[in-house]
Amino acid sequence: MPLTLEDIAKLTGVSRSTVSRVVNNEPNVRKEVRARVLKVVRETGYEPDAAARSLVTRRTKIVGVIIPESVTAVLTTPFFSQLLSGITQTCNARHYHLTLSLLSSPRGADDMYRRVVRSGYLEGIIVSSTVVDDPLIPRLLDDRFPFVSVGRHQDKRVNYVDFDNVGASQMVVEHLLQLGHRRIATITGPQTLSSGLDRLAGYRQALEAYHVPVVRELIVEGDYTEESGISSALRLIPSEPTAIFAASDSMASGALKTLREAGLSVPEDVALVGFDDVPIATAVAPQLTTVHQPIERMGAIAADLLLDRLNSPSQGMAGVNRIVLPGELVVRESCGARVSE
Amino acid sequence: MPLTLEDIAKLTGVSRSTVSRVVNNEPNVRKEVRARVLKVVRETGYEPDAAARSLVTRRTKIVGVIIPESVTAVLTTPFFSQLLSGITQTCNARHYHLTLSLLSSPRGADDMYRRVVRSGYLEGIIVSSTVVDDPLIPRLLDDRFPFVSVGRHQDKRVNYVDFDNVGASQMVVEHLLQLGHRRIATITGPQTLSSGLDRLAGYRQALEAYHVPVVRELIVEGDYTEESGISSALRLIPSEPTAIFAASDSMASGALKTLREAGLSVPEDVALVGFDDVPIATAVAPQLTTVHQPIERMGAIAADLLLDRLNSPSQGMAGVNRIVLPGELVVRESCGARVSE
DNA sequence: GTGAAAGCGCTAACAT
DNA sequence: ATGTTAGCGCTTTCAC
Repeated sequence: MPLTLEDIAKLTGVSRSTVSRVVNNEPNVRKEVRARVLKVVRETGYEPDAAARSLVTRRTKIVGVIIPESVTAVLTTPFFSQLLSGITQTCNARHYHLTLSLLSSPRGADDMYRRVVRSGYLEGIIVSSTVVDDPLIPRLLDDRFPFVSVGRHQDKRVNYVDFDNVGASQMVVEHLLQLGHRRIATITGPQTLSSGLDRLAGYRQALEAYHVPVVRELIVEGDYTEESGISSALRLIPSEPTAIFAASDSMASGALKTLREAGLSVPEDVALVGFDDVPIATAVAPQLTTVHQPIERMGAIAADLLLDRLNSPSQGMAGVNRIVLPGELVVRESCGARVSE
Repeated sequence: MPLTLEDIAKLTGVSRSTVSRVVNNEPNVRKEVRARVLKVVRETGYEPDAAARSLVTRRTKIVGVIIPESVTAVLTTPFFSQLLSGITQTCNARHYHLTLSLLSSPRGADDMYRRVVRSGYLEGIIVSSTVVDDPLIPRLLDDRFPFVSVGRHQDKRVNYVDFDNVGASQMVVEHLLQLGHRRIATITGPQTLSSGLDRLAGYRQALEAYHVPVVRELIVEGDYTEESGISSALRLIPSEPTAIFAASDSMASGALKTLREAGLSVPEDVALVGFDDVPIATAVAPQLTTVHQPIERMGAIAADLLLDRLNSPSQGMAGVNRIVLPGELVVRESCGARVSE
């Protein structure tokens, strides 16, 4: 049986309250007494009971990450590994615990929501990868439950962190345009996600800025997975693009495989640009030109934002925060240079 | 303020206990009363307070995953994504929550250990990726804290789930031997991890079974990362192996890149075999012969093992469980066939 | 500066 | 089948 405050109190010859004060680093304890208590605490390895403490303070020091998607699909994509890594770092540093909730079935989601949000065992959550108009967001808003979204959201009341996906995409596509490309295809992300929408919007804006017509045959929707990169590239080949902009590095990787199998070389025959959130793309094709987005940092920032809110005295009345991180163009070798001459 | 049991009791006109019985699905409640209570519970969205419940039951329905490694290194390797995915699936299915603890600094580890293990907020943990003789294991054993290890452990008291790394490696190396290869190199995993040791052991056993001498120049130690695959392959090339066995798919991927840049083709000049825990290797080289290990399943099994223990009536006296999963040889195309003639 | 007492919301005897 | 009671281990007034 673990020790209780009472045990320590008896062992030290003081009262429960005093031990509590010491353990919580509160003032109004004689130096000498504090030292004595601390000694016993250390020797016995006493640790306050989390449940008892939470019951009275109404705080658990636990935040959750909620990802409403099919479990397998999510965790295997490098994006979440990176994101989780960043979130974890912040939580560790700030002495918070992190729980992972993957809402697989929409059925289980409802069940989970209650257990997670209503039972009071989470102080706040970080939601990621919500589709546009995900019912989760309004629900959290209704419940006035503290949360931060990874990915922008329409609703004015939502705190979020996001990349400048429009800007990043525009940047990399304009790079292609500057190289002289005019038949630029794109493999988009899911058009149910804001990042998918934004990356396509950036593509469009770049073309429009250069007065290049946007044609349907050159736009294929993928779902961020490598498989979709493969199949999308396959559908694109007949249209003979001179360049392809893939909206995720996994899809770029898939597209690359397809192009190679089709006997096309990159970037000589087809220039390929994309993202390199993670090492995959560059592992497959070191010559790929990409936009870099520091996902890990975004995770850390999201967690910081959440914890700041939870621990601000004004508790939620602090106004809405929106943080948009820029991407960084990384040009490698002479991607598509040939075409520009 | 959230509702309490008492509130529901008043609203329904029964006592707290009865509501408690209904909420916990206990018997001894009249059907009619149960229905009435349930109705109010649903309408109000009442959810029992987790802290209060834990305080009395001494159970939190939370288990943790502890990974004692540098945060970044860990989460970016696909192994953990897969593992976490499996663990999550089990936890979701069995209504447990999952917390993630990455013990980054050995300093923070100590601190974390107490908060996590002694505060009673976790019922049990899954440890992964411990180095051989990690102090964490004896400590958990001492504290009689319920845990399951992912990866075998010497200590007879440890419950674990692991792959048959020796067998799998032996299998894939013997495949090379059957093809006629005699100068087979290996890029090993970290020799501080049991998987690293075992995969090298399997390599050795295969060679010995074929009476092929094990030579030092053909053995290079990597650390499972792609970068180490690159540098290791570089060091191996002067020894002119006809085949390389990489002890992880990330390293196989790195080795492949190096070989290609050195103007060597795979598998014609050098046969390359490895693992395909994750899609990376096959994405890079579809013709790679590999051993497949179902990591996700291993995670699910580890979690099941832990939860079974936590919920068994005998509570820990149930004997030690060790589960070893076989790998599966996946031969693709005619890897290295040329040599066999 | 310290102790006594109340009570957080729940479950688990024990009555009835 | 249902209500009453006594805590679980802690924080937090409030006396002193």
